[in-house]
Amino acid sequence: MAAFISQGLQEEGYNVFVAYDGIYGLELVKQKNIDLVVLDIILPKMDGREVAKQIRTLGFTTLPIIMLTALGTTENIVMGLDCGADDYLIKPFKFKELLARIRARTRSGNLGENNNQKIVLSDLEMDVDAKSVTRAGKTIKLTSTEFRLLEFLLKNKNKVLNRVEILESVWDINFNLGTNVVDVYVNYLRNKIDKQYNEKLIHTVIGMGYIMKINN
Amino acid sequence: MAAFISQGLQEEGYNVFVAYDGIYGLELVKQKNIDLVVLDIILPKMDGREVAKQIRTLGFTTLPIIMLTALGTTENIVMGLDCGADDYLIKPFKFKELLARIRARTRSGNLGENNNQKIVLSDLEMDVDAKSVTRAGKTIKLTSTEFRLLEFLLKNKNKVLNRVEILESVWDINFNLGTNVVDVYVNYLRNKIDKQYNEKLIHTVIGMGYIMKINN
DNA sequence: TATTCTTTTTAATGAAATTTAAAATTAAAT
DNA sequence: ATTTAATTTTAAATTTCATTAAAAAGAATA
Repeated sequence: MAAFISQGLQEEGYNVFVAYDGIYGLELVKQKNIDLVVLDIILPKMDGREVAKQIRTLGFTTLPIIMLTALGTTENIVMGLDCGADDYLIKPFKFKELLARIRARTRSGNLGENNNQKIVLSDLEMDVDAKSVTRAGKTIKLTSTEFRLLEFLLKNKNKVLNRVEILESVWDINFNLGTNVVDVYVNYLRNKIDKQYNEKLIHTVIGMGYIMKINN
Repeated sequence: MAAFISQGLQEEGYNVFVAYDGIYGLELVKQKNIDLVVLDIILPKMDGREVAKQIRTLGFTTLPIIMLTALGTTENIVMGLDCGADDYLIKPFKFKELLARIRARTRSGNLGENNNQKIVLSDLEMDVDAKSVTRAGKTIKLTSTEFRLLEFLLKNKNKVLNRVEILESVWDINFNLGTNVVDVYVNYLRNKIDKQYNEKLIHTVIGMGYIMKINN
């Protein structure tokens, strides 16, 4: 069952962690940055209702919890909801319904704190809040200047930026054209971001500047 | 049906407004200060799904909507939820279940509920009300400045905070950059929180600031 | 009030990391 | 072939951090 749901959700683009018992599930909630919990009632080690209660007492008051169960009686539904679940789904259920309920729970507006801004270009991802960058899932360590440059390039992806624009935005220099820092730093970025991948994302437009885009 | 629900809810102590068609229901949402909507799909003048959509586009993004319907097929449930409903109840239903679902929807969003707020990051727990901090179950004694700093860092976990932001929030200083109190206090926190544990939670991002997160 | 203890701030140090300018190399355009 | 533009490499200069110690400020106690 868990494998089935996990695979289905991953195919929809969700990032899924699976716990096969209640204790470990609770641990995942603490460890990872979870947006929503799908919780079966009957679990080894710790009952799903107890897990829900614990999640709430830990302070995750707005984390959506959808309970899954075979027990479809009104008493069970009422008890499950009163343990802190936000929603209740009775087995057997259609996967499409689970998806719809997940969408309903994670709709913007419901989602509280965790709206961290991400910029994406192909398999390159930048988290502006965490100041972190990954390519193909692997984290890339950048210095602050490298990060600011990449941020500026990504925020203007599909647009050619000349050296003066870049100098003004990233270095706060409005005159001195006798420097080649931009070139040097584009080189640093290429080494870290493009070198080991076939698909290049940073492109030179000779006589004009640089552009980040997916090549055709 | 509406009369039955209305009476039942009133007996539970809820303040109820009843609308016998969609247009008037929408009007009530705009006029009154509604905490939750129980919405039948089949309605005169305006369909329940349309009402839900309108409520959302009017800007009531978090107002809970529970849909009632006789159409229990998956397609209908999915459509109802995607119209903006938070929950879906199939007729005939037990009144107790409706009550439980209403409680689930109005639980944490309810005003005034001042239960102790906890912030958790891995095995580090902060009780903001009790002003207490534990790591791996062991209590950690913090001075007030240390606590305020940790609180700010934890409330912004997974986000890099630069020294100016920290100074402004924790020390109420908006200019003086000639101080290194932040560094010194981060060092104090590290000694108390991270030093004796393998998993470090406070991280330096050189040239950018500090971040609290679980390292991957 | 004086004394002691705790907390907070400032300052100084050395180590580590980052940034920069300049030169050397390579590639592109005329 | 020559000029111009772009890239890479190097090493020195600079910045940023962590840590420590000591001074200053604040609380608690006698």
